[in-house]
Amino acid sequence: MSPQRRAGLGTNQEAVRRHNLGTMLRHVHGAGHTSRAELTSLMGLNRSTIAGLAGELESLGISEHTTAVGGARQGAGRPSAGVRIAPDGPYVIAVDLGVDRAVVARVGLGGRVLERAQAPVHSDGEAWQVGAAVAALIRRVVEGAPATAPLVGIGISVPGLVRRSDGLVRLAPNLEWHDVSFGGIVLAALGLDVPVSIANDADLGALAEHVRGAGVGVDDLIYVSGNVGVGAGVIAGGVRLEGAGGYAGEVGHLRFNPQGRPCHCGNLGCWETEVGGHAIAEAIHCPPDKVAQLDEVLEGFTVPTRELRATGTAVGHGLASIVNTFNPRMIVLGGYFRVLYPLVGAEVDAGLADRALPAPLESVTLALPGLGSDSALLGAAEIALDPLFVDPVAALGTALVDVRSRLVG
Amino acid sequence: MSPQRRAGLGTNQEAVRRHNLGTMLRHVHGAGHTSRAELTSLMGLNRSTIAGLAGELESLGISEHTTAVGGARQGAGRPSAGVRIAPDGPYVIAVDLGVDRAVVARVGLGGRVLERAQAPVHSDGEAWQVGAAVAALIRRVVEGAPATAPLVGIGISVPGLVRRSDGLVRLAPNLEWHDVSFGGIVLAALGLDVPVSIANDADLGALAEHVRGAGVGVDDLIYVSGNVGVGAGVIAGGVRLEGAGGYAGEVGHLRFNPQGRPCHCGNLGCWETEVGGHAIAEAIHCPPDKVAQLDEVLEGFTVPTRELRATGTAVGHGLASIVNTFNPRMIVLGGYFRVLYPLVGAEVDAGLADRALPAPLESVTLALPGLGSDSALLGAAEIALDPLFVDPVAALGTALVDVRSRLVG
DNA sequence: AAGAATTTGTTGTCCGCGTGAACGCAGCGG
DNA sequence: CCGCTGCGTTCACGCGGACAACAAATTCTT
Repeated sequence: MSPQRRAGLGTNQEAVRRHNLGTMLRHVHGAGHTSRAELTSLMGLNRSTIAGLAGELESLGISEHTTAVGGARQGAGRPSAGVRIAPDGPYVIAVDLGVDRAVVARVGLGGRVLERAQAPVHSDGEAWQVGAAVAALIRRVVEGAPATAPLVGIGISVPGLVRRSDGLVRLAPNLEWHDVSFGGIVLAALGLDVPVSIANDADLGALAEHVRGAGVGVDDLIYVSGNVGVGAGVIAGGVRLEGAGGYAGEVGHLRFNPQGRPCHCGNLGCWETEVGGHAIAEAIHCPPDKVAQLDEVLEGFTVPTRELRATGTAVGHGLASIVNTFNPRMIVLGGYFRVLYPLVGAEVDAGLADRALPAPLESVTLALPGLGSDSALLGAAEIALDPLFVDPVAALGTALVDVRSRLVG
Repeated sequence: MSPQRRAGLGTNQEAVRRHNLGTMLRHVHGAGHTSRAELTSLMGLNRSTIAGLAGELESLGISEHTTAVGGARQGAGRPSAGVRIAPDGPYVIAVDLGVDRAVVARVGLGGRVLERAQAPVHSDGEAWQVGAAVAALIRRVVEGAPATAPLVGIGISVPGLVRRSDGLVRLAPNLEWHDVSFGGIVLAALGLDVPVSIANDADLGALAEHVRGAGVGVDDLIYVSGNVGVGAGVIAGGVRLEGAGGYAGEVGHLRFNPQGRPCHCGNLGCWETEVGGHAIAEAIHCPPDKVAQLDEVLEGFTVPTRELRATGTAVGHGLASIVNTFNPRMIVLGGYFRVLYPLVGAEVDAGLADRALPAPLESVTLALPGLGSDSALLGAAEIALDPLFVDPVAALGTALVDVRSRLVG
């Protein structure tokens, strides 16, 4: 957004070029395929400036121009040159680490998943074992990458608290991790040195849904991930809300029912004890060992149980606190909530409407993830791609070419 | 922060100049008195560029240079020229509307309160009556302004929900206002046409404490205003968190005790029913008609009652939810909490430590307002000054000179 | 006390980058 | 077929920040 990272600095003309180049790339990335005319109107710059920027992106190997257009033209005049992501351009590795499985994908600009692999992981495994499994998946996924395509970085989604200053996983309760430097572990297992970004899964879900999911164009959005634990990712004013340490959005531990059940955090009746995976499982009489497959079990229902409807109301009541606190325009219901909401949507809506303040309530919309269960994965790709939008030239400078041979060697 | 308002736009060189001039002014405003050398290092620009910018600010009548310095020098070399806010430079009118009184001040750049006036207002009065009273205070405060000094705008702090798109006061429960266009009312009573900015008092408290109070340099800060109603203003990543409609931060209606007392919002046991002004009054057996003077009553205590200690614990428990949700580095306790915290700080701290997650807890600090009870007032000044930092030249273009004679005529 | 060292203000030049006008080009419509 | 419209291309221009050289104002050193 801003031409420099730290606020309070001045802008010099190098920064202008960086910013404009990055902004153009962000637009091309968002749309996948655009025209120079559209970029001109979007960015408010002169035709000739846009031409220069587009040419630079092209000479960097990021984009390419298209002339032949099959689509229906609109209006008279010379058709504008198309701008498209280059097929052998820069790419990233995205990792979505779940409680029971890891998904790894090679993702190009435009958010295209070029390759994908996944494997189960044991939740009682040591972090280095998980790291080795992820590294193996990465090797497999990189296999088919063009030799000339640069690897910009690796983005990792983790279900836990991640310190933003250095990416340390402070706590991942369901993996039983404390202070794990998972980025370093993966890099060591790969024998590579590329930029690694790690963040919380809900934060990344929010980011992905904001960029290319249900919340495109929505600048105040919250992604609530209802899994065994409940967390939220917040986009406020178009920017990720991170908090001082990077732990913002832990709405699962909002006080909900002081007379309720004990939570692993030590308190009584946190919201996630009433609406988390275990609570949902109980509401549908699902055996505890099948909680990991709760999605599929829930999909078997057509009519909700009475207990499930009560859970829906509790979800709505909790969302009301979120609405009052953040005043979002949209709440995306991810995780198990994605299959829960079609069943008990009426109860969730009623619970929310009952408890939220009228003013923030009137502008909020509940939505399902536009990216299905890939939100966190694509969010991981987004944070890995982010340096490209801040400074394309510098990001390509630190990128790695011919990764395949480096991995073999 | 950013050279243009809307994201996604390109930057041209006019924008660079605007941004650099605004950023320099922001620094001068923040420090009150600086040197060109310091600005050079802060903004990362060349000496000659800084000289040009400083000269432009001076020719706009905003700042002036100082050569004679009485302070202790440090290090060798030619002493740097000072940059100081001009005494007859641009100013704003700040209005802090409370439940029982209105404070109006004339505030110059640097946050200096140049003049101040206040008057009681009747909480059962109509909005236009309050507007007339405020207008009278504004006339009094403008009296002493230099004829050449331009009035940049009016900033108003309101204890209620303010829609950010147009500044409409959607709801101010303790003033019994619904959908009041208070900015328009004040302007009509004055017969002037200047930019008016209105916002919630807690939001403005947060802003002021961030810029020149207890939270200078703290980019993730929450100001909790504990009055009859409880609200919060949030600074996240150095930027105000507003939410889609501008209503973010209504933490007073977080679910706290589902078996509790009814709240005016229609729910049971909202946080503010347990820690708001009426709850505090009850805890110290203060008669309900003296709630407005609760500050002074509380200051009479040296040893807290048992009920007050319980209230302190409840404050801590509620703050824990805030800490888990926002992960701030600092929480500033405003309103009645400002006098409550010195009495029951131990209980508040313990309640917070007991309920917050370890990771976000370890980096948070509780603090009292560095600006005393003027936080909201100075925050109102800040939002009125803000256009100056975005584009000084344009803001001075819309500013009003010789306000005094215009008001008389 | 006088010169060296250091830091800053000032001046003139240079260069990068966006702008704008003029021209050529490609598709549409009559 | 030709005119219209909108876009790409080219070039001169201007603005703004960087840079180097010099002057000025202190402090430090001898």
